[in-house]
Amino acid sequence: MANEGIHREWASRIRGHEESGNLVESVVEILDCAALCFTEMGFQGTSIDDVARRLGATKGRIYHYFRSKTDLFFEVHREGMTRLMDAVTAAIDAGGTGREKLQRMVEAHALTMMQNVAYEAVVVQGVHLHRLSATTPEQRVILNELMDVRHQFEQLFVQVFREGQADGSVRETADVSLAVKGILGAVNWMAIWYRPRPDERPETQEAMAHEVAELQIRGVT
Amino acid sequence: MANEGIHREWASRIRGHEESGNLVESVVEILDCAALCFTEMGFQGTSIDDVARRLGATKGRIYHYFRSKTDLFFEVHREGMTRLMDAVTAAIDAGGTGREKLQRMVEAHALTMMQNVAYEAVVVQGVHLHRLSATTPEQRVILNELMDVRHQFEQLFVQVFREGQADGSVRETADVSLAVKGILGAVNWMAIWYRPRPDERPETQEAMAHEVAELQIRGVT
DNA sequence: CGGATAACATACTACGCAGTATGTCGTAGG
DNA sequence: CCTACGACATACTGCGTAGTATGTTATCCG
Repeated sequence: MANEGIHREWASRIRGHEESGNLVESVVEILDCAALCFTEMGFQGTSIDDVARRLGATKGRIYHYFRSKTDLFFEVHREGMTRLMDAVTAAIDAGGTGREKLQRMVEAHALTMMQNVAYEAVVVQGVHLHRLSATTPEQRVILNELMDVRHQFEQLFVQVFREGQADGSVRETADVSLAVKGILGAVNWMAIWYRPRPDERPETQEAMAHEVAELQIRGVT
Repeated sequence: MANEGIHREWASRIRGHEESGNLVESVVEILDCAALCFTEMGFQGTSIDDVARRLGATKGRIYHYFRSKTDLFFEVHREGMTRLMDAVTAAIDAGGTGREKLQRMVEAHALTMMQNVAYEAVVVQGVHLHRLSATTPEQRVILNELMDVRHQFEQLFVQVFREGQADGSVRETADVSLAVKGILGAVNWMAIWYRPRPDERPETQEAMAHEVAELQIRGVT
């Protein structure tokens, strides 16, 4: 179960619940609803009561597990970022030329975006994390951690891009960072316009991810 | 002066001021500050007092010209959209093959984004306009109008894209709409990461815009 | 079988902020 | 010269909402 790893991660961070139980289900439910609310109405536009209402519960349940609205947002963001990271690193580990790896990375990125629109839309919002003015010193640590992961994520693409240039599979370009930002922009933008059709087939998503990746990669080869 | 046209536009919409004066300067100042605030802290994160403080004024001045915070946001959004539209349509009018036009459009789009980061960042935020729950019937009319312009903007790219496919200058692709969304995503994303260096030369911006456009166009040819 | 604790719900508070109502000052027009 | 109005500033209100404090119930452990 994918939840196992996630759970271990959480247990240490949430209200001092060090050991596991089936509290995980409850927390996951909260995170799912929060992700949906944040995606639909934005961070500031979402009230804790909104999330609670969607859960069919009250604030009490949420504040039982999360110190603040900001912490809740952080956790959703972290989860979304983790899923992205896992998908992309897996794509790297599959090996091949720089170009091949890069294309698989972009495709994995795109597919993950589509399969987790709610969480990833929150991640995209999170680019503006620094906007959060009401941050305790404690939160600021987490914030820096999150922004660091963001940066690492982008650097993964930069590294493989350079790798591809070194082995000749990727074209030389004026500014690698700019090229990568273009590619990531095209994919990240999906979180904004893409919403799954009620009856959407997995193959459709895969086809779209493949198409997006191919177009972007073609631009740099 | 570019302000002339803008002004005529406004006069009819703002607090019934039908005729001009130097009220325009004051309104432009407000819009500029509002754009900055919205860009930095988001719509919901920005208070009218924030904008006023940045102006070195008070709420009174803002509410003298704008009915509500939402209307203020709308006006900034409209201005940003207008600038984009103007730049892109000009690129179309320059003629050439579909591919040539498309590349100029993307380049113009990118350059406009960089030259008007504040306004365009608001436009990008505006993708989520539907989030605004507190909308009067009056505002909903404007909102539909804005979203309509958005759609038209995207359709411009789709049309020229097809034009390029017809004349053979653009490659056949599975889904034109998807391809366009990719390109627009790469450019729109600039509003999120790009911030002008204090001493940034215009040529630097032009070079970046050119680079981004070339990479994206190369993907579809 | 009692009491401790987890997992919530209910009730309440404090404050930020959008919007309004009213005041003030300068100026253009009669 | 006065008065009407535009261009703001000041002062105030009401509501939404984050966060807290305090129940309530079930369950597990000794």
